[in-house]
Amino acid sequence: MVVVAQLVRASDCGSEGRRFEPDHPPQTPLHASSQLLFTFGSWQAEWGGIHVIKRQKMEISAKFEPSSFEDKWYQYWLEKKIFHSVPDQREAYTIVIPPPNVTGVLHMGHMLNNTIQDVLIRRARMKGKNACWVPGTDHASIATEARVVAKLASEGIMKKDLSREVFLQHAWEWKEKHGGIILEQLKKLGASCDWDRTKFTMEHDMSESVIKVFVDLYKKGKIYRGVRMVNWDPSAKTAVSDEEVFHKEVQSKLYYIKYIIEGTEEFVTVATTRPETILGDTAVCVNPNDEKYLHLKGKKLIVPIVKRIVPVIFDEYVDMEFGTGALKITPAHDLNDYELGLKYQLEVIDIFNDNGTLNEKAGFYVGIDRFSARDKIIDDLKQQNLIVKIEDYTNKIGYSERTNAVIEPKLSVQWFVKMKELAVPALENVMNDNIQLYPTKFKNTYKHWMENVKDWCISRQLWWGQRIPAYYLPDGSFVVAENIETALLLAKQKYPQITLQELRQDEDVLDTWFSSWLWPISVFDGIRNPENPDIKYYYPTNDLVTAPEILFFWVARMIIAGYEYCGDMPFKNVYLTGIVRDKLGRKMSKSLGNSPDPLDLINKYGADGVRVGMLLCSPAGNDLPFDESLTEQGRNFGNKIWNAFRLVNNWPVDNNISQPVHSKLAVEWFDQLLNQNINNIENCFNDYRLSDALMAVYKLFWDEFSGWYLEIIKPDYQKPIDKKTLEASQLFFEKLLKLLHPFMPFITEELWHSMPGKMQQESISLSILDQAKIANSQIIDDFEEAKEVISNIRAIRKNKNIVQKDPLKLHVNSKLITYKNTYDTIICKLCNISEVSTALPSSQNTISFLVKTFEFSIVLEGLINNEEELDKLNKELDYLKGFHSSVMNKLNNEKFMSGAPDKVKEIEYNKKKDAESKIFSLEERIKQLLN
RNA sequence: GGGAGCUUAGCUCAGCUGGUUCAGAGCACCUGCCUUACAAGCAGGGGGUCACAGGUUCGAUCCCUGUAGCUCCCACCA
Repeated sequence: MVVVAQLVRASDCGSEGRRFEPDHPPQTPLHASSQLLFTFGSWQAEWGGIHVIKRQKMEISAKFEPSSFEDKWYQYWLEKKIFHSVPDQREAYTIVIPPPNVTGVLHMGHMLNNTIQDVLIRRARMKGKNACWVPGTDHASIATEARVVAKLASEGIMKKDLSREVFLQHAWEWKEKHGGIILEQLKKLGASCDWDRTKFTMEHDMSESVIKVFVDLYKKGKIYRGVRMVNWDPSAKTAVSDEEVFHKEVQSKLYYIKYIIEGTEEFVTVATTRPETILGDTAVCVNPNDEKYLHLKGKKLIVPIVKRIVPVIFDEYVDMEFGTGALKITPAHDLNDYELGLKYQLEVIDIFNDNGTLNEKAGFYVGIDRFSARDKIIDDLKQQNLIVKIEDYTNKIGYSERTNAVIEPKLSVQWFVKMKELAVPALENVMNDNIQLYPTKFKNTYKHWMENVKDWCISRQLWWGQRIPAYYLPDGSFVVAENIETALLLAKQKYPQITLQELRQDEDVLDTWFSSWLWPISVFDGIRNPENPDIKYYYPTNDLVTAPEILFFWVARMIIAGYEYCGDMPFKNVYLTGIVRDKLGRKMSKSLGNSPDPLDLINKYGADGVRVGMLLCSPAGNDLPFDESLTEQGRNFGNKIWNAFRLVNNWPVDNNISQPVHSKLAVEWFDQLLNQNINNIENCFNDYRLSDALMAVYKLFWDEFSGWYLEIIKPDYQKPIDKKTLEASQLFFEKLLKLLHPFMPFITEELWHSMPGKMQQESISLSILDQAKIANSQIIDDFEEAKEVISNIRAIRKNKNIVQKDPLKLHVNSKLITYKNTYDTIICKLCNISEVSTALPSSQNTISFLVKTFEFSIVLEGLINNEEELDKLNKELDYLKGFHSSVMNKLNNEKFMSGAPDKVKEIEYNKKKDAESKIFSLEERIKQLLN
């Protein structure tokens, strides 16, 4: 029914007064009439020329200050061993942490990652599962070694002057001192890891597992040693994997250089960006279809500077359009050249030392750095008049992720894992969803990579890491064994007289990923001891939460290792988070200085606030545009919960008063709503939509519970509440706290302990989440009555608002459904009005009633004769008629009738019926108005 | 160069297998407000040609094609 408000009379009495505090002066000017209001209280003040008097405030607990209780509860959890897990009869729920670098400090990416893991693990714990979250750190060989080298250098100690043993001592010292900071920081966030299980990838048992796997793979023929083109980091003097190289676009030059044709004065011009590699040239290649070079068939060219005579080879690999169409071939220093070299059996001349300077094989510029050598060779070529031209050119150059040095493609002897066969089950089980990726879009990327997987270079020319268990014999051959004693036995098969001293272990260590790919297994000691109870109980783990950027070099490899060593997946679900970015969309990084310090944020907004802030904007796989205002929102939510708690637990109870009818209604209504939401939240978790789950709890608590439920049941000031309503409210609160706990562990624990009566569990972490009373499918919307009351309150508020703003405005547009005076009292309270009266005379077919506010009264009537009303009705009628005809179009359309499913047709029939009855009643009302 | 994905309100994003209860949420914004839990708050409100152009269909935010812009992954042409 349409309601029109009419200003009846103004009144300036009735208000009980406005409350002021010294630190909260009113932010808006007072109405003139307000002067009358401040007549009692305990203090007085002048504000805005108006005499203001404060009244006594109800005694309440302290302000919401997260810092006052967070540490306390974390300690409590640790003391009670709440996070500790041992195998038992319950279903296991396991997460292994993506081990952060031991050198690392907490950044926003970790915050996001670990918040998600903690939410999942805490929820599982509260669902009665035996939840185990295994923490730990990764030895990060390149990064850590670089740190230690730098630290020693600052003390004037050079790595090259140290023995391996002494260097490792320094490294361990460094690790003991600086490692593990990040784990301490995670505690501030509330991470509920089982700290008793903390692992480090270089611990004794972990290393043993790594070595065992290496030996095993070697025996299976999956590991081989070979000369390969690798990404060489001349600064760290080690090979790095493809994944550790990043490409950057740089301004460089393209040099056009003359190669004289042997025995003639003629020359071929070759374009190159790397003239220093000329010294390693062993051929020049042109496209066989390139007519301008047909005359080169059978000819030889003279490489400038070194004057080496090299053949011209013809291969379609060469792009005729690029440069001059002639390509110099340096098999030792370019991957493609290397492959051409293999194809045409060219000589391979490696002209670089490990540190990027030129070696004797270059013949010239020996000992000079590659970039200086480039300048020198250009000078020399100019002098010899061998440069045709030099062009500006933009190309991409690979840099080492760790040291930022320009990567040198270099031939070297390295250890490799054959990946092709190992990858088969890992691909299959992701494609058939045995292992689920969230979001699923990463399946494509995963598939593409696994189908084109290349052999994995696992050796690193470093000291910090697991040393490759290959032992060389004096004749250059080697044996692979788990320790030197076994190696000796193997060696004796070939040379019975050989001694331990004659064996020399490989100097290299293994790629860090070669230990982390075993992480979900080795943390439970499943490699060394596949039968131990932990691995049997906790493996496969449930969820892995990590960043998409390490999908290949970590996630995929863990899956491979899982099938190879446990015959089963390492985890069932992989939740891939986004990258945390700043407001401008830039990746958060230390160098940009755009990353807030997570600990500062925690201090400012509380861990719960930060957690909520991170989760509010982090749908799976999407980047997370982080802004501090989000944590503020999280903090505000905590404040809301805090205050709602104060309200619910500060009422005096009176066992003798009966439950008001509106409270009864509210309790029934909220109970259903809570159940609906429990179901909804469960669904969100099942789909890994954590943001949605949080948002559902957020709205449930803030809007429905605080905004409606509490306002309805709230007794008048200093009046007692009835027992029934109070108990229902406290139970609701308890259930809400449990729903909130995985997201906001600290505040919920704090309030849990302040709940009246005895909680069944000493910590909310150990309480069991409530199941919804009704299944999803059975939810019926049967709180019509409550909805009506709410809708009526809204309508009155709206009218009041409009009339307050503009007392002359008589027509407002809102609807009252039906009106029952059963709920008068609550309507008055929530609308802040003094009286609702239906005693006014009403015209036919209308409901009229008087709403008295403090300052004036308005009449809400069902219908008022006036043009505007008529106009509105006509508009509504037009819409309905249009709607009706569109429905009729469908129903009269043969194709629709034959093609559309019955369900849809039924909907359309109902729409038709509904629209027709609405049209009928509208037309009736318009008729009445016109009469 | 190859592949994947995205484009919906000022911002961040939901919209399941096409069907007016589908054009939504949170934040931000605007207006009014110290109202006895909470101004870290309350009440009310205004915002969108669902990137653009075609097509399929009875019907398109949803399916197809093309265009533009953005993001990511892979390869790396000297």
